[in-house]
Amino acid sequence: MKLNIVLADDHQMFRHALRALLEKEPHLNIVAEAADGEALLRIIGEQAVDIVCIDIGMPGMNGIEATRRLLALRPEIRVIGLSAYSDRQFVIDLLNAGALGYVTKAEASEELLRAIHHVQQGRTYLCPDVSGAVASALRFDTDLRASSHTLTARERQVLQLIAEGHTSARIAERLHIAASTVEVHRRNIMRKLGLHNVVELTRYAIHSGISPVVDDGA
Amino acid sequence: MKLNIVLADDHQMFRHALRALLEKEPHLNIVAEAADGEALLRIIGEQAVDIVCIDIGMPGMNGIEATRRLLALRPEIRVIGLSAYSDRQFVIDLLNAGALGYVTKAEASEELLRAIHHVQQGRTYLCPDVSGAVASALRFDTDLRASSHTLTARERQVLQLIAEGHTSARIAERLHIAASTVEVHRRNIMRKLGLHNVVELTRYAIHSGISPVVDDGA
DNA sequence: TTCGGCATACCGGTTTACCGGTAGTTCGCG
DNA sequence: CGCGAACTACCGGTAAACCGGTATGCCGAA
Repeated sequence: MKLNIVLADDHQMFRHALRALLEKEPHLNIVAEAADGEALLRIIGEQAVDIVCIDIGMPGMNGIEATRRLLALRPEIRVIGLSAYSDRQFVIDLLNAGALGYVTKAEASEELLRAIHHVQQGRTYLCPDVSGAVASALRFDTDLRASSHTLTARERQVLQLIAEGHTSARIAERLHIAASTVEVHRRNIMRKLGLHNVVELTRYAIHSGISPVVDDGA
Repeated sequence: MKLNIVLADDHQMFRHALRALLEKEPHLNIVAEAADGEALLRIIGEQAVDIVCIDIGMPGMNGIEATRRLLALRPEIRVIGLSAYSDRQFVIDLLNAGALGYVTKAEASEELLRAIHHVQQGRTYLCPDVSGAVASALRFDTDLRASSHTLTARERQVLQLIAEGHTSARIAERLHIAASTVEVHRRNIMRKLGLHNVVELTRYAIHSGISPVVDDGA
């Protein structure tokens, strides 16, 4: 029986290339690709999916948020996070969202195949450099889950859009809420994190992995 | 006769995937991969290479600098820039460095094949979204080749302070100049780079290395 | 020497961010 | 049930950013 896999990444070229690579494995079946979180949620609502490989650094709904919503709809799906970065907080957040695997793009593609093999059996898999980072962090912080910020899902969503350079008005349109509400969210975020302007919010979002370092378009 | 191609990207997974994809083309021969500029220069000194696909956003020696040095050693090699973003300045700089092609990762992989086909014949190829960005820039700036988008030393200094979260007033104090002058600098920076708010300035400063993202030991 | 680039500085105006409140709804939990 | 958390929404006000323009002195290149 073949494994049905969905690839989610904002770079079409990376998706195509990864598809070409995974299709060399006879037991894998790439059933769909998604360029963003919204497309991904549509896809998993339409067809049978076993494993989702999802990029963390996607514009709009990011990979962590998408994972959260995806698993709320289909808890049986195994999620593997793909990322360019190995930030500690980043990994923790994704695992808390319910993902089973985490592999950085700097690793060899064999690591992804290994992750697929592990999560298929319900086991967790972290690629070497990530598991090392998490392990070293555990030595200093006994309870990573409860520590750090505690932004709500909505707040993370707003923060990401702020860090992408959108004004409150545009964010409000995007989320179908009032601009005043967006400003309340921003103020709550700033209060929780002890930050005082959008530059600091942007830096926090980038460093924490909520927003990728670079985004496309001009 | 097969085309000898080298792939340069800091993400091993992307290189492997791209190799799998390009190897489906019978006339292409992937002879080597490089994770950074130094490795790339070593490779082209050791074997026959026709085309190099190089990522712009590599740590250490970036793609533009690597292209410059590569073509100084082997001017006959055709270089195609691969990038996650379509920033105008990067396109201009890369073309000035001597590259013939520029394709963003957000584009389909067919765009890369098209670029390979074009540069093989010595022709320039820019993928649609990039050529659009360059064309729109041409309307406002008659001479892009002269790299008029280069920031002055003072502008870089101001940009760094902006990206650290300081207001114009504070920056003015720090530099012992008037706040109005700081604002002129900021506007000139934004005009040169095609950016429109401090969030975009912050992101630019971070990914261009003007302002570092402090990594807490990960 | 004329020209352009750079840094300096100010004017006026619009938009957005930032800060302080208040307050309604929903939803889950003890 | 009552309570708190989260999300929603508005009010008023100040500060800062953003967008035009104009202008001066300096310096190096054509």
